[in-house]
Amino acid sequence: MAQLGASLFDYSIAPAQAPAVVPGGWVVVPWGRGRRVGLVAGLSDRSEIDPARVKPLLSVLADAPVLPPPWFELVRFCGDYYHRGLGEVALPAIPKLLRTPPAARARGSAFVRARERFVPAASTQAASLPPPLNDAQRAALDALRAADGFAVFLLHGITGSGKTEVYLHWLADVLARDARGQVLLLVPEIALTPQLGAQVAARFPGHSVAVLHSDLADGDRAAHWLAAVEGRARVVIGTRLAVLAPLPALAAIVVDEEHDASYKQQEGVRYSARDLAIVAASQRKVPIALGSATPSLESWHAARRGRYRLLALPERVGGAQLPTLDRVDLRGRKLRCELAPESIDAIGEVLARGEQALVFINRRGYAPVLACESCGWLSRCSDCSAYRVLHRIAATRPSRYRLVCHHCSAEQPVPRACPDCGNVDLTALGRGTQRLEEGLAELFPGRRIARLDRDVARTRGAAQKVIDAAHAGDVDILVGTQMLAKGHDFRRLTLVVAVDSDGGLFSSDFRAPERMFATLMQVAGRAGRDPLRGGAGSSDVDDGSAVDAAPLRGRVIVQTRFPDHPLFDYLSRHDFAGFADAQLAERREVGLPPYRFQVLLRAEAATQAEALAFLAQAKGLGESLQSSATPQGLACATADSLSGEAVALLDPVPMAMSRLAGRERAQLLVEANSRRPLHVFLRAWLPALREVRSPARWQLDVDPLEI
DNA sequence: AGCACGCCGACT
DNA sequence: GTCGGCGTGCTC
Repeated sequence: MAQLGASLFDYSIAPAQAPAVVPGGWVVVPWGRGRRVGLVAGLSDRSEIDPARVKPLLSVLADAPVLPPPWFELVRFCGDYYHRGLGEVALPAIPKLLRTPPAARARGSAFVRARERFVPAASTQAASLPPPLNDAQRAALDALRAADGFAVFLLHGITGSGKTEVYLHWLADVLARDARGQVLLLVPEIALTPQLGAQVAARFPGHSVAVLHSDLADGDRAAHWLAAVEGRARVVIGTRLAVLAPLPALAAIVVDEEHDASYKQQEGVRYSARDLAIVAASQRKVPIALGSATPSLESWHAARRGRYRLLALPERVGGAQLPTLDRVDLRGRKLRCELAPESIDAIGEVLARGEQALVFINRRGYAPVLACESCGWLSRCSDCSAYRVLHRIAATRPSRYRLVCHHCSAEQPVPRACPDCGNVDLTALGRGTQRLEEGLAELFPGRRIARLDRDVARTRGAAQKVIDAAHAGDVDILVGTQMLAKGHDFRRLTLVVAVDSDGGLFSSDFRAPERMFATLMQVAGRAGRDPLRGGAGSSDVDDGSAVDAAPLRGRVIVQTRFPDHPLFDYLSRHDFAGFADAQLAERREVGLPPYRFQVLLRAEAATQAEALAFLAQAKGLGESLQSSATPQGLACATADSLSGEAVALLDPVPMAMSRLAGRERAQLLVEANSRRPLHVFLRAWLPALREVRSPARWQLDVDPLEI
């Protein structure tokens, strides 16, 4: 049996091949009219398939590594839990170059080439002595070291408390104790990996470090993946996809910034790499540490209930203080360039002292919408329920601006006149990072202003350039989106201004306050870390060492129209625990995760009517399943697990972004108080859904993050 | 990836 | 009526 598409496919094995075919091995099989690489999922002397249709496998890839059984266990879990086929999980986890059947007259094998190509991540600086740990770091490290077998630790360290140092010490210890052991370090974003790879390499000079993320060139991806899979790389750093790397000697896992939404895959099999990492640790009986200054409420809840062990780092390293936080009430204020007078004054003061300011706005582009003030025309996207954002294009001639949809990426030139009424005087409404950058240049002439957002980062190396310039002190004011919020210790940065903080306060998404709090806390955490005088040793990540002189105290200004909102009280006290506990109490009250478990059935079609009709039919099928469910009727169902109470099907509704890239979308939420009945229900429901003939396309999202 | 099948518009 | 577009499903 080899796994290829969604499910398993049977092939016959010639007697001569038989000894070479082992579970976890790689084979080439006929596939339709062509050939494909398959993985051997198991061996059997029987097949359910008509023998006439079973084809013989073509060859065995002898120099491919046999994939370890625990990896199959993880893949199987992933397929079961997210209700997808084994092949859909397993094959995308394998680099494309190694998944390509060798050509008839191939020169050498892809595996040999990948082995030769592997160059471990190299340190950019000389091997540095690990900075000494403070008491809290030491205590956390001792607890991690004492772990024996599976255990989940939640390392809750405030910004600048030196979480990274704790991980690195721990992982070094694991490697020292286990001569073959491999450690896996998951990080949220590609943008952070190159420098982290170098930093980690500097700390593990004796071990090869493999780096895995989707932005690698195919050859590098194959090379690093194979080094990890063959155990040659002892340290594996990667983004979410790295959780599915088949590491033969996995001994410990760290999930950095565990709350980060980018751990959730948003297409294909919608898995959560953080959750799968915990499953992997449990299956392999190894410890795992989740780290964050603002843990997800799911993890926080588990720690509060004692399922995870909470390790706290309550202080910044090197005696640096947390920033003070001031709220500026925007109501009735005259703003210049989105900034209140207090904010402008504060920036001026900081610059006068030769320090840096960060202006945070979570909106890229020049202006969120272009409008005609005479007829009310707005720059709507023709394919999405959203506005096209006015962008300033760096190096274009006839028009310096374009309209861009942030959802479907469609672009158009700026119309010369209003398409509806012909008015030539179109107005840019609101401000994004580009316009803020422009405005700040006028407010603070002669100051060096740098911008960092996804548009800047699109150019290879450009983001790093901005970050390096900021570190070198060549920037006075940094403007940017949440890209700036993570993991940077900017030198002499003592002021953070959050321009518009209200987006998450009254959103229809119940997770919006959690995200907003985390983002503000992370961005506020950039202030007053002062690596020269306050703390961190090596530059980028929040590690640090004790230093002599008094650190600079940072200041955060939050501009808001709702200064009395309780979220800001918690924020100004740096009280994550208080905020999290209050949010959890609310969630328990109204029956939301983590007290209730959710699955979303999403449908898309040319019209809302078609999408909603499919979901209505799906709901009907689900309800009749529940009412007819008997212990005999469904093999694995118990009477109570399919009773009407256990699983609730809500009404189909159009999605918040109801139209995307020309397709209308709707969703149906399925909920239960525990996971088991939900999944029992799904196992019965999905086969029925697959029988439905409808123009709608649909997909399931287990534990959806965005509702 | 490549082919068969099936459902709508255009045409003899 | 038929031809053929392309979108969807299947490949042991």
